[in-house]
Amino acid sequence: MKIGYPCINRSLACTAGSTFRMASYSEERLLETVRENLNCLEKMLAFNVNHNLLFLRLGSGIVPFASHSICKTDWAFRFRRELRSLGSFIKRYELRISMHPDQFVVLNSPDDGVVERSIAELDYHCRLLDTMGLDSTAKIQIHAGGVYSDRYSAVQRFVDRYQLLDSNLKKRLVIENDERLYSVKDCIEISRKIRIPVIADSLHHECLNNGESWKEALEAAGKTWKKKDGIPMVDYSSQEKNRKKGNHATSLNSRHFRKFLRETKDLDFDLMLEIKDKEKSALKALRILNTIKY
DNA sequence: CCATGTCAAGGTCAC
DNA sequence: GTGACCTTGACATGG
Repeated sequence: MKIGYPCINRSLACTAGSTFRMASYSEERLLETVRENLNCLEKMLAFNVNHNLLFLRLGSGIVPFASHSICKTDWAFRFRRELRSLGSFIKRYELRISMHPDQFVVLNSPDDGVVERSIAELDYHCRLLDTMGLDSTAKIQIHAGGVYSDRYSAVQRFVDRYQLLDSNLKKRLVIENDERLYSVKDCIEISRKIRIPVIADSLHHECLNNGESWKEALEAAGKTWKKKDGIPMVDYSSQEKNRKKGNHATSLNSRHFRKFLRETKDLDFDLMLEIKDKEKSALKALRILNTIKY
């Protein structure tokens, strides 16, 4: 099991997702920002290797406005050497990589404009990973989308749109259960139609499920991953107390995490810790993992 | 210099 | 139909 944290490392003085307002867009500003972001990413990768955190989610903000029409720069070409070099580092140390474009990516929207922008955003994510030279085990995770008061049609739209995507993108795309609309079971049903791997998210499963246990859900999701996809990925979090359902914990709850490990000890997966204090909790999780007695 | 309003992008729910 | 919420950081402006 590789353990990781998403996008931001609070122990470092830099961020790999610094951006700027669209009103102040210029090519110079873009190039300067991307250069800084990639420098920071290099530091994050080194930190991770040094601390044995071998799973990392890359933030979507590495190339600001990459999928927007305002961006006319061929960023992948301009930064091909830097990206290739980061990719080599990732492969040398066998780091696992994921990305998670945010809520604006909705493949099954009834609005064609939304779909078009979503695909452009996915293409950006895919191109970043491609340019790094990473194989199909580096994944891009999205949610199934909206329901629009007609679930059957909404799922059908997802399936139809998926099949039209570029094969390069399809080999990286995976779907994750969300906390309100599409459960693990719903995602697996979609997966049956189009063979897309399913990422199980523990907190979302607590919020929305079909009566199956977490282990059952995890096992079923794991079976949707083929050899070319790599070891299944799993998102873990726990509920922050006194906050609305689905709110991510501020820091790792040791007891909850030990229980999670006990319940899933027979399964192999890479674990993304969606905890607000990021690498701090990831390190804590690693210590627990290394000392646990079943 | 600091406080705070605002930022590319969507969907759902309550009212 | 409109606004709050989701969730979050940090840019950027105005005082």
